[in-house]
Amino acid sequence: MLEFAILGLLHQSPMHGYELRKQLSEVLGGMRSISYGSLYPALKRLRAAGLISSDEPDPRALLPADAPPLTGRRGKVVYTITAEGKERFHELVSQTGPEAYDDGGLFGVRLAFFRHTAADVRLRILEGRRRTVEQQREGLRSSLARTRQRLDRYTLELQRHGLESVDREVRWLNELIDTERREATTTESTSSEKENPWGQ
Amino acid sequence: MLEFAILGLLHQSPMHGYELRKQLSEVLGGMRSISYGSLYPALKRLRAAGLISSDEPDPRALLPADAPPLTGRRGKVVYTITAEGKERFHELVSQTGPEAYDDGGLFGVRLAFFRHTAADVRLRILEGRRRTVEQQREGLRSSLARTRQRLDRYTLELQRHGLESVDREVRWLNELIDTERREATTTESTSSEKENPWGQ
DNA sequence: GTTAGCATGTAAGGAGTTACATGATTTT
DNA sequence: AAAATCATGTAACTCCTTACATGCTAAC
Repeated sequence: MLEFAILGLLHQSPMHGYELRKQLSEVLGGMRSISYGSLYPALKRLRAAGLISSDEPDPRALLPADAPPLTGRRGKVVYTITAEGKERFHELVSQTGPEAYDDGGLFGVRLAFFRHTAADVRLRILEGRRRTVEQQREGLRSSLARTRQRLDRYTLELQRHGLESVDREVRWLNELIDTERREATTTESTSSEKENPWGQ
Repeated sequence: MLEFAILGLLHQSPMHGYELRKQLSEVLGGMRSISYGSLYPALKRLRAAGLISSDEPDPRALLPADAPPLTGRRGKVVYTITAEGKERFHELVSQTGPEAYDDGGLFGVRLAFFRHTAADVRLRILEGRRRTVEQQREGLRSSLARTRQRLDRYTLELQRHGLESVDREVRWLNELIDTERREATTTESTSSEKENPWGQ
C-alpha cells in the first residue's frame, strides 16, 4: 500500500523522502502520517527492485582516507520513478480484484490515484467497494438485531454509530458510481480523455 | 488491544477460544473477525502471565506410552479469568491516558466495556477522544483548504467524505458526553450505581 | 551560536495476517 | 458415510511503529 502510494506520487514528480512523507499524509487521508521507519525501508526496497532510482550527491569523492569512519555526510536524496516503476504502477492501477476495495486502506489510496485508472476499471472498483461495504452493513445489522437485548447502552451506541457510518459510505459510493456512469454515457460519443477526468 | 478485549469478555463469563472469537467480532465492530492465528497465541500469553487459567480435559491420563506421537487428542479448552486478570482488567479500564482514545481501535473496545469504567473516567475518555478527533478534523480542514486547487475530483471527494466522517464522530461524541453529564447530575443526589448504568 | 525545522537512516518490536496441520462433533 | 461446522494450534510473514543515531541549514 505504501509502495503503491510512493509510486503514485513519484509518478507525478521526483521527490526526496521528507517531501514524500508530507504528500503521503495528504493522500492517506489528512492527518496520520507514515513514519520514516516505514518510508525509508520502503524506498530502499523499491530501489532494490528497480522501480525507482535515487539521485544521491555521494560526497565520498575527493576525500583522502579519513580516520572518522565517515558516518554522516549524507546528501539530500531525490527519488525518481523508473520506466519499470511506471509500468508496475499502471499494472497496479488496473487491478480490479478484491485487494483494491476490501478493507485495509488500499481503497482510499486507489481513489487518490483514480485519475490514472481507466473509466471501466474505476466503475468496477467502486462497485466492488460498494459490495464489500454493503456486506459489512448486513453483518452489522444482523449482529445488532441478534444482540440488541443483551447489550448495554454503550455497545449499542457503538454499533449504531458504526452502522450509520457504513450506511453513509454506501450512499457516498452510490453518488460516485452515478456520476461515473453519467460521465461514461455523455463522453462515449465524443471520444475524448480516457484518463484525467476533472481536476488539475 | 486483543488482550484487553479477551479479559473483558472472560470477565463476563468463562469461554473457550472458538466462542471467544465470535464474541470478539461483535465487540470489535460487527464484521471483521480476529483470526485464530492471533487469538490462540494471545490466550497463551495471557495464561503465561497468569491473567487467565485454562481448564483442559488433558486426555493424556490413563494411556500407556503410545507409539503414535499423540498429535491429536485435543480437548475443548475453557478459559477463565483469574483474580490477577480481573485486577489487570480494572487497571486497564481505569486508564485515562492517550492510549485510551487515540487512534488504533482501542477506543472502540474501551467503549464496549464502558460499564466497567467509573463515570468520571468515562467522561475523561470521551472528552479525550473528542479532542483527538477534533484535531484530526482541523488537520483535514486545513489540508483541504491548502490543496483544494491542485487536487482532482476523486481526492477531493475522499477528503470531503473523510471530513464529514470525523465531523459526524464529533457530533456523536458530543451527544454521548451530554448524556453522560446529565446522568452525572441527576444521579449525584441519589447515590446509586457507580457501575453498570443502563443495559443488561 | 543556538534553536527549529529539514533530512536520512537502522534496530527492535508490536500486532496482527495467511497458510498449514490436525482432529471432534453434528447434520444431512 | 460425507459434508459442514466446531475446535485448537504453529510457523512464517506483513506492514507498520517507536526509539535511536546522525547530520545539514536557515532564522533569530
